[in-house]
Amino acid sequence: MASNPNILEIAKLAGVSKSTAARALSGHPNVSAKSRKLVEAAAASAGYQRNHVAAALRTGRIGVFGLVVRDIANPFWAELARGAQDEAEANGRSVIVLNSDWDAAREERHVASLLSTQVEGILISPVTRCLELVRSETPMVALGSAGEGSPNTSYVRTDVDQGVRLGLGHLLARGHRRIGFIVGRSDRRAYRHLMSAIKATTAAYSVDASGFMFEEGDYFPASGEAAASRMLDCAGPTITAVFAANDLMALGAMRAARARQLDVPADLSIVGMDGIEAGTFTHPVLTTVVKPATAMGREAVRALLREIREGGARTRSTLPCTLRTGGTVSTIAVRSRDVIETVVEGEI
Amino acid sequence: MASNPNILEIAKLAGVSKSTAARALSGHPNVSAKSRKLVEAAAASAGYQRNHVAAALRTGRIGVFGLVVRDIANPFWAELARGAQDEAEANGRSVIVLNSDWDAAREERHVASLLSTQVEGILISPVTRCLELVRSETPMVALGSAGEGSPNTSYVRTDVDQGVRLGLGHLLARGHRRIGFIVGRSDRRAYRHLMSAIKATTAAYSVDASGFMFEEGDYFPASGEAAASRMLDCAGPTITAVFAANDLMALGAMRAARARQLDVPADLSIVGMDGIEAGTFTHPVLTTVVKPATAMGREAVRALLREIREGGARTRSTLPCTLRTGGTVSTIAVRSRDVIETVVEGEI
DNA sequence: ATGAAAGCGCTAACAG
DNA sequence: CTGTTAGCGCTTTCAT
Repeated sequence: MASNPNILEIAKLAGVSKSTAARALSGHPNVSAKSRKLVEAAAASAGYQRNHVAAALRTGRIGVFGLVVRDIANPFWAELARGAQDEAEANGRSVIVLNSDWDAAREERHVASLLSTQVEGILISPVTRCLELVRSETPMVALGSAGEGSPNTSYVRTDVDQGVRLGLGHLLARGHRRIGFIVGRSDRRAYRHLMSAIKATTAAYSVDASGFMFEEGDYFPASGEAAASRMLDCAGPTITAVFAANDLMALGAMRAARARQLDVPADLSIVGMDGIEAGTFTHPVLTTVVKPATAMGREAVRALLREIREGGARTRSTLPCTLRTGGTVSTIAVRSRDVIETVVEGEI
Repeated sequence: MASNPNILEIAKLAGVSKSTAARALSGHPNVSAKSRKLVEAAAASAGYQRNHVAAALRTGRIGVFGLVVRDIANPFWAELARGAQDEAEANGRSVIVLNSDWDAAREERHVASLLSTQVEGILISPVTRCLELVRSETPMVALGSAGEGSPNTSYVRTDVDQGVRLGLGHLLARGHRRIGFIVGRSDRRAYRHLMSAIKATTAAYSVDASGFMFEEGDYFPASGEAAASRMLDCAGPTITAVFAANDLMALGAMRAARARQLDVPADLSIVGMDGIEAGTFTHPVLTTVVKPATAMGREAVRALLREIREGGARTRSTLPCTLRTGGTVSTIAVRSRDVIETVVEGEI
């Protein structure tokens, strides 16, 4: 077998012109059944493979999306990437994944590189407000709350308010009042979202927030362990529960508890967010607010396709979370009458 | 800002010819300092972005590798992908990840699609012996033992013999003789490798293998749980330890033990393989044979680059495993004198 | 329905 | 060191 035959050779083999061959191969209607048969046979026998690069140069459509995430090794993002890839594949596209590692410069380089690779669209979970940077015509969908700033950007995010209502509500309904929150870096939009959601849920439960503690983490397990340790070791009445902004930090917090011989959930309750599989292997299983990672990835690609198809149509989806009830939350004795027992858990 | 300017416009803007502009932009030596300045200024002011697709069509080098794995959501492969991406990025390449989901047809489609996308090289953890399929000139590196069949294929694998010596040796050295093995599907090469490694270690320890049980799994947690359940529930003297071919199945086995109120490790010891992070969140921490996932990804990309650079140089690397000692293995009473205590654990 | 011909934007000979 | 020129393989008018 010779090196890759091109469309001209196929055309010759089939005894038609290059254009007819091209039309036949790309399923164009204006081709006689006979020519089509001929071309298909020739292509098959010669092992023809269309050169997508050449086609892309001509059409400007390369069939590749770029996905820029903080870290593909984080199971949540791996899962999301999975969803994006599946949806892309179903639409004849593929996905290039790039890690920014929380580094704004790296992220910018990635975006630039994707743009010059002529990707058809970009999915990005931005570290910075680099969204302005992407004022090229390339369609873009932000993952998470970062897209909200620029009014002209599509995004797919989860409903943080609703998620916190599920997770924090679960704790409040079980009588927890001294709660340690492990949140993200305070300079990020996600942080503000979380804080306002916490405030909202607290208000909905008419609960006094004076027993709340807050610690920052970086979404990695070690930071969750450190944050939980700081709260458990500090003077004064200790916390009865931890609510972490993601599962990896929640799992870190479980480690901190164990290191102090604290029983989970008897001595310390823990609730995470994300719903990664790792949380199902612990004992007890981590109670967590599950974000629909796969669906987010799929939906983001769909938004991209829509934007490509309909020339600039913006999509803004907010997906609901669910609560996975594991065994890391205990009900503690109700000490005062201000606990509202009527607030239903598991609400949407 | 107008739509993407091309190199000709930059050349005009800089007052030089297209080729001089191209040379300046690609860092070619034969350009006067003055022209280079001019071109760079023009490019910057016009916001020029090189069209990689056009360049790729001309040079045949697209700067993209394809990585075909079973499931990117499996932490081991996500980690490996991470390593591959990092190394690719360091060499000005990016990588497209495709999931085969253990489906040979899907895998073949992916490979075909990658080839027609003109990727520079393919990393693949093959489901089938589809390696023959890739008899194109496209450089290819197999991940794992699958590459061994075709003598003309590069591969990067872990040293299974050494890994099993570490993991199984750890159990044998602690007196375990009734061991349940959870292995992969028996029609795959990895299975045969594992079995022969088990035989070798057993021989090295001069141990009687009559207490061994074998169950097949599919590398997902549920199958590990099911396999362990079958072994724990079967009549006769029960197993004291489980050795699983990957961590996800080992974690499934931990669940099976817990469901039966068995204490790990007092009632059942467990050893896994892979070294995924999820195993560090359990209590006790999973003892496991750590495969160097990130290094494998990096090394695979390096092999690809070498093959590209040196035109067909084949690379065959075998990377060593290490043992992560968690708390899932107990020492059981030595019942006979045939336990060789002198075999050192943690050997390389 | 088909063929001829014109590029997509870039690189790489080849001359100067 | 610089400019001219010829394509890479494909899609897509525009005639026929």
